[in-house]
Amino acid sequence: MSKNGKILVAMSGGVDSSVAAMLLHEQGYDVIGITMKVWDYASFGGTTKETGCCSLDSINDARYLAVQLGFPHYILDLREDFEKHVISNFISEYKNARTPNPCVLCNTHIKWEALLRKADMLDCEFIATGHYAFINQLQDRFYISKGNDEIKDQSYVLWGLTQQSLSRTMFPLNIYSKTEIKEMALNSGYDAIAKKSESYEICFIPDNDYRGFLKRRVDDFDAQFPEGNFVDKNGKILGKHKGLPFYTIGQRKGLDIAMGVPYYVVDIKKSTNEVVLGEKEALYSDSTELIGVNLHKYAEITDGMDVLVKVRYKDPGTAAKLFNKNGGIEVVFNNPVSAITPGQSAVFYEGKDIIGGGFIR
RNA sequence: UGUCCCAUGGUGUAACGGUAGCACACGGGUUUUUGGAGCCCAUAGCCAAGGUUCGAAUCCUUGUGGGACAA
Repeated sequence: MSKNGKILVAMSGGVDSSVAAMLLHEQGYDVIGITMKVWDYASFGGTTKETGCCSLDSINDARYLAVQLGFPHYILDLREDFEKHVISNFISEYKNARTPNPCVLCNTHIKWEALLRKADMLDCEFIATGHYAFINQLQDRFYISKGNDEIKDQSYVLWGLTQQSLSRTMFPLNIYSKTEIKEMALNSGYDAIAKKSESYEICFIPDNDYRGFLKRRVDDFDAQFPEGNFVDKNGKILGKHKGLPFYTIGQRKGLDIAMGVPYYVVDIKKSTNEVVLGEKEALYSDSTELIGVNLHKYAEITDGMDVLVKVRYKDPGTAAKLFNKNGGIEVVFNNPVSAITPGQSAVFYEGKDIIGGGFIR
């Protein structure tokens, strides 16, 4: 493919992806804008407020930019894929008393795999997104590195991308900071887009009430997730909980239990329908196991490898060693880490480079 | 039934007779491409009725509600 070939740009309607498309267009690429429709708010009347990436407003904003700059824009209906890969996992994880990490799956399967299928159809070799990160290549391996804007680093949610996906990806915002991108949007006259607030909450649950969402999606919710006991580590009953999906490891708020010192969710026991509570100290552990591992920079992990591991999105990371174990990876931290949560992702780095990641067992 | 002890926000507790404070919980905000954490702010109380005193959560009396001894 020539340098200035066709490229598919995923446009959410937000500043980041808008400027990404703009930059590529300026650089002479043959840009095709795509806005993915992964969810239908109207069919799940939790709220009329549409704040997520699939709202009409967002689609319109993306289209407006495409029209202004003069490149084609399509809407891609990925609701089925989204249901299959993201929603179903979201529900089953809660059923298993785990805490799902939908953004990671959405990136891997929707924003990349499904989008690349569309790219094939449109004869595009590359796709681009508005992430603040670098794609690098080391011999035959492709890997993501953190962007220059560390506070805006999104690499944590990108660990699941396959080599195939990575080899066809471009991140036009890699060298920029969020502030610079906003300025570019303003300077180009896209004030409305530049001033949009950051997205937050789970995109398919705009009212942020994910228990309400589960209630609507799970048959006989009350029977599946009955009330039960809060207990301490010795099994002493401390109070009543409202059903396992209301809790996640490390949670403090909403326990409605006054112990004189802060109490946190330390464990969630599906077998006995108990939520174990304890003090902050009880949250620390010094190792964890990962499943569904995907590797970026190296084709395999050598036992004892030194890395930095992030265990949640906003986590500065903890030095650790990796070991192959039972087809997954065991992470042994140099210092204890708080609230390691089953279902969340652990991503390991070497400097700014992603070595790989996996789901916490 | 006799003696003794206790009673303070939603919970657990402080306050020589001199402005009722703390922790936790709850609520709000901040933050964030997930959940959670963190940080900031706020609401809220002297069991009841009398009395002593310039002044009572504090001392006295009675009542009410708990608890411990006592047969």
